[in-house]
Amino acid sequence: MDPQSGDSGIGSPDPQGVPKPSEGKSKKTVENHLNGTPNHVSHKHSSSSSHKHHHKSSSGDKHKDPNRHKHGSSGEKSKDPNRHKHKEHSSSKPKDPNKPSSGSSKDHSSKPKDGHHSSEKHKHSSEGAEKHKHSSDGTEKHKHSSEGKGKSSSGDKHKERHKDGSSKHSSDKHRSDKVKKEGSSSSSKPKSSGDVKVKTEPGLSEKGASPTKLVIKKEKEASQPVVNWEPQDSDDDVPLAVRAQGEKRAHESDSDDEPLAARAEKKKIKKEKPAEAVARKRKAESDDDDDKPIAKPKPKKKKGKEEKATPEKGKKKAKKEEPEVWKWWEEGPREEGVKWKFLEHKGPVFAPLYEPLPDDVQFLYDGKVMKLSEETEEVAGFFGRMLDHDYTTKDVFRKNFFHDWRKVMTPEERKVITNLDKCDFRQMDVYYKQKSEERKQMSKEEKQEIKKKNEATVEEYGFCNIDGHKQRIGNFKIEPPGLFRGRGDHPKMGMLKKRVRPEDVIINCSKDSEYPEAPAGHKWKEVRHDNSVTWLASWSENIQGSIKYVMLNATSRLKGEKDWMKYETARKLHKCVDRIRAQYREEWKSKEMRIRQRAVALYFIDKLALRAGNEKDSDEAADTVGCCSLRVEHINLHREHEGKEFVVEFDFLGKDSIRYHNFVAVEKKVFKNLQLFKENKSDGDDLFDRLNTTILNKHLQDMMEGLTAKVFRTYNASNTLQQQLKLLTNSEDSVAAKILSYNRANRAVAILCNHQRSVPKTFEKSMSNLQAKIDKKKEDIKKSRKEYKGLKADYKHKRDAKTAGMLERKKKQMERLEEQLMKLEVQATDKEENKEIALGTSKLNYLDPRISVAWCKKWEVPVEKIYNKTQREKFAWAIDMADETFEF
DNA sequence: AACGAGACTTAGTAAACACTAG
DNA sequence: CTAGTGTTTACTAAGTCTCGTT
Repeated sequence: MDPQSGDSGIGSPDPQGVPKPSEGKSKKTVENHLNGTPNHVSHKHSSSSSHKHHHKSSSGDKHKDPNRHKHGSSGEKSKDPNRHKHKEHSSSKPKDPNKPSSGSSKDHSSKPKDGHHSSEKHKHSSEGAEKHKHSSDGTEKHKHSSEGKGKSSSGDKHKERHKDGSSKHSSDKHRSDKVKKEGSSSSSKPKSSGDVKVKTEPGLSEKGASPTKLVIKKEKEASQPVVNWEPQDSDDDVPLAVRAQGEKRAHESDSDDEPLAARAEKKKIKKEKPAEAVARKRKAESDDDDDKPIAKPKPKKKKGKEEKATPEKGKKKAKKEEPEVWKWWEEGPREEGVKWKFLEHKGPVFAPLYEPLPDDVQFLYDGKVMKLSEETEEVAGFFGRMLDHDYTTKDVFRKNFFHDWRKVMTPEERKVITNLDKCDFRQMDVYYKQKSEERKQMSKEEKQEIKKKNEATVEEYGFCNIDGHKQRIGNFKIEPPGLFRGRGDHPKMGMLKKRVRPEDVIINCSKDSEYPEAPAGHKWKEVRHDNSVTWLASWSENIQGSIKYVMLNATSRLKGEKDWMKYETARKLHKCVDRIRAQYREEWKSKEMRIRQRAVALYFIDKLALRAGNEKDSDEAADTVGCCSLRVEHINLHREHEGKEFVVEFDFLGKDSIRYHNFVAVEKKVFKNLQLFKENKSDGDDLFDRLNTTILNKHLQDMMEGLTAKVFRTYNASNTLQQQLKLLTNSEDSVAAKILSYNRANRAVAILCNHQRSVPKTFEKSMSNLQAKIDKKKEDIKKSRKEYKGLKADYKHKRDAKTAGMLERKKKQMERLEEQLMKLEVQATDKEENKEIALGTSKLNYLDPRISVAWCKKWEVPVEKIYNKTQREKFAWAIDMADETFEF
C-alpha cells in the first residue's frame, strides 16, 4: 500500500520506544515517518557527532567550530575526489557513470551494485534510450555525460559550485562516519541500527559530541558587544539612535502621495490563493464589515484605544500589556491581498553608535602600538572580540575579513597594515570580555535600571497600530554591524556586515498615519504605503544583497492567520494524499524520465519529509541541498543493507548545513529508477536533472490547490504527531507520564524532520546530577520502607492509635517518594532521548497546535505543560478554538 | 524557461532571564 | 544571596515560494 504505510508504520513504534529508533527493525521499511524517522536520527546524529569529533579534535575544543557540520572539511578539505568533480574530476573520471567515485569506492560499498545498474539499465532499454535522448537535448541542464566528455559540461556547473575546489565533506564525512560506526558504532546514535543509544561510550559519542556541538558556534558574537540599547547613550549620542523620537512630525515627507488606493490597486490583482479560500471557508458568516470600521482609526490614536477591539477584554487594561486577547480568529476574512487598512508605527531602532576604545586598549601591528582611526578600530574590534573563536583561524574567514577591513582603513593604515598575521587584537579581546564581565557584575539596581530602559524602548518601538489594534513587532531593532558568519562552509564568512543607516531604510505605513521620524539629522530612504505586504520597514543587507524586514511578532493576527491557513492547507492534503500517492507510484513507471524523476522526488519529499531543494549559487552560500537539488554523490544505493533490500543511503548537508544521513529501504521501482537516474552521471551532477522546484510545485499545484512541497512536511509532521499521540498515550498514566508520551510523539516528528541541536554543553553534568538525585531518592525509599516495616512490626505489638497514625504517615511518605522517583526517572529518560534532538522547531512550525490542545483537553493535561507562555500566545487561536474532538 | 527580486517561513545558537539548591 | 542550571528570548541566517521580466 501506500508507501507510507504510514499507518502501519506508525503503529509500529512501540509506545515507549517510539521515538527510539532503536528498534529500527522492521518498521523502518515501512514507515516512513515513524519508523523511518528513527533511522535518520541515528544516522544523522551519529554522523554528526562524528563530525563533531572531528572538529573538535582538530580544532581544539573550545571553540566551537563554526562549521560544525562541515565535517572535517575545515582545514583540510581534502579534496574529495568525488565531489569536485568538476574540474579535475571530470577529466579523471569522465565516464564511469557508475562508479564515479572510484576513489571513494571504498566508502560506497555499493559498488557492486553499480554494476548491476548498468546492466539493468540495459534492460530497461526503453527507458535508457529515452534518457539518453533527453540528455542530449537536455542541454539546458548541463546534462552531462552523455557523451564522453559530458563531464565537462557537468563540470562547469559544478565548478562554479565549489569554486574553491575544496570539496567539502563528502569523502571526509563518509570516512568519519565509518569510523564512528565501526568504532563505537553503537555509541552514536542508536537508533535505527537497533542499538539503542549507547550512551555510554564516553569516548566518542558523549564527549565528542558535546564538544562538537560547541563547535558550532556562531557568528553572532561578532555583533554582540553591541549591546543593547542600553543606558549610556540614551540621549545624546545618538544621531542614529532613534531615541530622539522627538515630537515633530515628519510625515509630510515624501513619496507618500501615492494614493494608497492606487497601490493597492496594482497589487491586488492576484487571484486568490488557496489559503485565502480556506480562510474564507472558515467563518463565512462573519462579515468583514466590522473590520472595516476599525480599519481607519484616526491617525493619532495610539495605544490606548486598541484594546477596544474586543470589548470584553478591555477590563484589565492597566495591568500588563494589553488585555490582549483580541480574538482575531473570530473575525471574518480580510479582503484578500490587502494585509492592512491602517498601519502606524515608530520605525525601527538603530544599533548604538560605536564607542571608541579607551586609550589604554591598544592595537599592535607587527609588535608595535598603532592608533587606528575610528572606523578601522571598530571593525578591528569585531574581529578582536571573537578571537577565541575557532573561525578566526579559518582561511576564508580571515581572508574575507581582511579584505573588507582594508576597505575601511585610511590610506595610511592600508599602507601599513598588509598582513593580518601581524595584527594583534588581544587587548581588544580582553577589553570586551572584561566589559561583559562587568555587565554581569552590575548591582541589582543598575540592572534594574537597564531593564526599565529596555522596557521603555519596547513600549515605544516594539508595537504598532494595525487596523486599530496594538500588536507586537517581532524585530524592531535593526541588525548591528559585525562580521558575517554564515553557517557551514560559507564562502562569505568573515565579510563585514555594514551598519544600516536611516538612509538605507524604507518605511511602510499608512498614508494617513503619523509617520515614524528618522533619527535627528537623518532621513529615511523612502516612506511608502503598500498594504499588500506585512512589513513595517526594510533595508537591504550588503552580504547577500537580500532584503531584511521588520515584521510583526508571531502573536499578531497577520502571522497567526497565515499560520492557521498553513495547517488548513495541510489538512486539505490529508484528504487527498492517498490519491496523490497512488499517482506518483504509478508515475514511477512512466515512460518519460521527467515524470519518473518528479515522482521519485515527490516520494522522498512525502516519505522522508525532505525539503524542496531550490537551486542555489555556491559562490553565495554554503553548498547544501534539498530534494530537487540532490546530486549523484548524495545517495548510495545498496541492493541489500542490514537485512533489507533496496536501501538508499542519503548523505548530504541540508538547510543550515545540518547533515542528513539515513538509510531508507525503498520499493524496488524506486530503486531501479534511482539507478537509472545515476547512470552516466558522476558526482556533482544533479540526480534529478529534469526536475526543479518550480516544475514540482507546478505539478503539485495541479493536484491540489495551494499544494507545494513544503506542505508535505507540515502534513506529515502534524499527522505523525496525531498518530503517535494516539498510540503512546495511556489513559492510566500520570500527567507526568503523559507528558513524556507527548514529548516522545513530538520527538518522532523532530526526528522525521531532522531537527538537530548540539548537545547542550552541560548535558553530561546535568544528567549525572539527575542521576544522583535518582539514586538518592532510591535510598530514601529504601530507608522509608525499612522504617515502615519497623513500625508495622511495632504496631503488631502495641496496636495503639499513635503507632497506627505513624504507620499511616509513613506509608504516605513512601508513596510520595515513589512518585517523586518515578517523576525523576521519567525526566531522565526524556532528557536522554532528547540529547541531540530539538523539539522546538517542529513544535513551533510544523505541528498543528490544535492537535496538542485537543490532546491536552482530552487527557486533562494543562496546556501550560506543553506550551510555555510565548507559545500559548502564539497559539492562542488554537487554544481558544480546539476542543478534544479536533482531528487533524 | 531562466532569472532575479521580493516576501515570508523555518532554523539553530547564544544571550538573557528565571529558578533552585545550597 | 550566590552560583549553577535550566528555560526563554533574541537574533539573524537560510530556506521556500511567488511574481514580474526578459
